Amino acid sequence: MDFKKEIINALKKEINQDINFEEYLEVPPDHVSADYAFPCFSLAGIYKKNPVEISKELVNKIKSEYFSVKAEGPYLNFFLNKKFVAEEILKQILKEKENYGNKKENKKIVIESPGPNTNKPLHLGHLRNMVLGLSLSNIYKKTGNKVINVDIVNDRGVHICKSMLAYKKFGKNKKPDKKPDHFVGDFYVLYSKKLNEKDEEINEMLRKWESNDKDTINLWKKMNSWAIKGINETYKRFGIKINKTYYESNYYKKGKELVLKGYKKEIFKKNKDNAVYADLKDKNLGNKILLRSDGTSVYVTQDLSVAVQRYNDFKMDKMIYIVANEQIYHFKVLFEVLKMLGYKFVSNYYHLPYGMIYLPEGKMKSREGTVVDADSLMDDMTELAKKELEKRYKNISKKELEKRSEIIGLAAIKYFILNHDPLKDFVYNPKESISFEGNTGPYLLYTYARASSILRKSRKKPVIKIKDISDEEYLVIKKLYDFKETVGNSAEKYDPALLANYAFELAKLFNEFYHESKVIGSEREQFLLSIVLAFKYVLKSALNLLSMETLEKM
RNA sequence: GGGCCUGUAGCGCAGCAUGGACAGCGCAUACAACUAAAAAAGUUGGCUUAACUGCCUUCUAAGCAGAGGGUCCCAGGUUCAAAUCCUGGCAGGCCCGCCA
Repeated sequence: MDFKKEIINALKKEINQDINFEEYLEVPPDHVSADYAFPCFSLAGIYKKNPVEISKELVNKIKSEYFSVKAEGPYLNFFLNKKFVAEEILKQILKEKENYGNKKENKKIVIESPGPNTNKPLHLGHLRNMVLGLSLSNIYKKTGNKVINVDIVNDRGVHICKSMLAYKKFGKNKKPDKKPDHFVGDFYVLYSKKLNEKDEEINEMLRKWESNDKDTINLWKKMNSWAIKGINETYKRFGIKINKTYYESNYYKKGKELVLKGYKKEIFKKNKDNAVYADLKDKNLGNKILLRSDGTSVYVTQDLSVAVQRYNDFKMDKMIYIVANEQIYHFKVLFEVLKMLGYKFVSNYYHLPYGMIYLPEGKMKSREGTVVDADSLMDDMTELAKKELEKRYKNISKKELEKRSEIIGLAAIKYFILNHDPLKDFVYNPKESISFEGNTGPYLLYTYARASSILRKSRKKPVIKIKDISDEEYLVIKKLYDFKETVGNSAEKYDPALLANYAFELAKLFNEFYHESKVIGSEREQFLLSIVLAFKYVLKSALNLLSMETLEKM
């Protein structure tokens, strides 16, 4: 049932003017209790009358069984029939359950995330990347699309050689005695501490790697396998599943052929040193080198071939790269060059940039070891959740304690990150993120558990029969109705923060309701149970879209 | 020098796409002594895991209600109406590599 449409039809009947009612009909601010409002300013010009007068005249003409109308200043305020609306919404949710809010867009969407380096463990920035990737994947599945998760592993280059060189010098052929990606990462830190950046040895090593020197390749394979093993453990814990992984080492040479082909067709040019470049000056992107004067490929070159390969692999309708905002320029160049080469699919390629996460002391630098790595952050948060749980519940099994603290800890991190607009930088304040009060993941889980508890303890069945309905009850139900729209908006804007916000507002309304009316033992118990149940379905859907798990008991 | 992004209460954020009625939310918020003309701010102290005020015999108080706190960065412009759109500034971040 589309309530807005009912109102618009009624308006159209009375106002015989060419006006876009969909555009003007609005949801009034909180202090106005109406469900919808129509400002009469736009009519003032047409009728040459004061909008207050117009509203007064119209109010008596518009009638419907679904709503009542009031003229308040220059506004026509519409009050939906609460019982009717509540019944319609609850009916639909209890029927569709966790499918409420689903859509059928039927597109194929490929998402690239998080793109690790094989010289160090995942850090806070990757966490942001991962949680955005997870959440968007869930959102696009909810809107009825086929989602394919791909990953790009940065497994070659100078930075990889650094950890290799440090291992060669100081590693004594040791095997990992800790989580293997951390083991590798320690050598990366060791390199910048003990070895000179200008060290000729590092270039020598890269040359050896490129010329397939047996020892170098073996060391590379060994250390990469350690790093990847450790990174996969983190993925598993965080809930990341990858459908196809691309390794840069497999593509950095293939890009070269693409560029040379483009050069032959005179799409690209050569400078005096024989380096091939794309002239992007008219796009305000300057001249971009695609092949070095010695003929080797650069970063963007390998991405060109990966981009083409992806399209050949999946023929997707949309490709989303989740990569930090410092690479905005890189992706502009990448897409322009692909366009120059005549690949039409680039029009469906999209770079979702996300902002930096800072520590209170400043930017994270893995070279200096001043990072919050993903694993220790997860450990810290779950440990904290555990302490909170132990404070509250004395007789809880160890297994249950572990399970709950893991879910709560991860929810705290995920929500903390997702609640920020992806584009904005923010400071990760460990002290604040551990707080379990206010606008946090644990607050949402707690609210969910409260709802579950009511349903568990009640002996009655939810039935939608409405005698009376209070404001608190009505507001919860109306908010449930907004879920569909919010899912659509966050999909359209690539922004899970909208859903995070929605979930919090919904939970807040529910807690107000919870406080106001006691469900169990109420005369209206069955009706109130139907609100609780519908709330539970929707909040669970919302939290799952944010990649958070829920708990029946907190 | 050029490009992109950000600027909303003490702190952290939402709203900006699609301009509308009083700009929402979370965190924070005690007292005494001292420094101080005052304000702001700071220092010290005790209690102790606790700090604005109220609410646990009631479905989990990880909660709810209430209070104070705002030049929506600045200046112009468009409009009946601007936090929202446009122009120009100011401040901060990122990028503009034959690194990845």
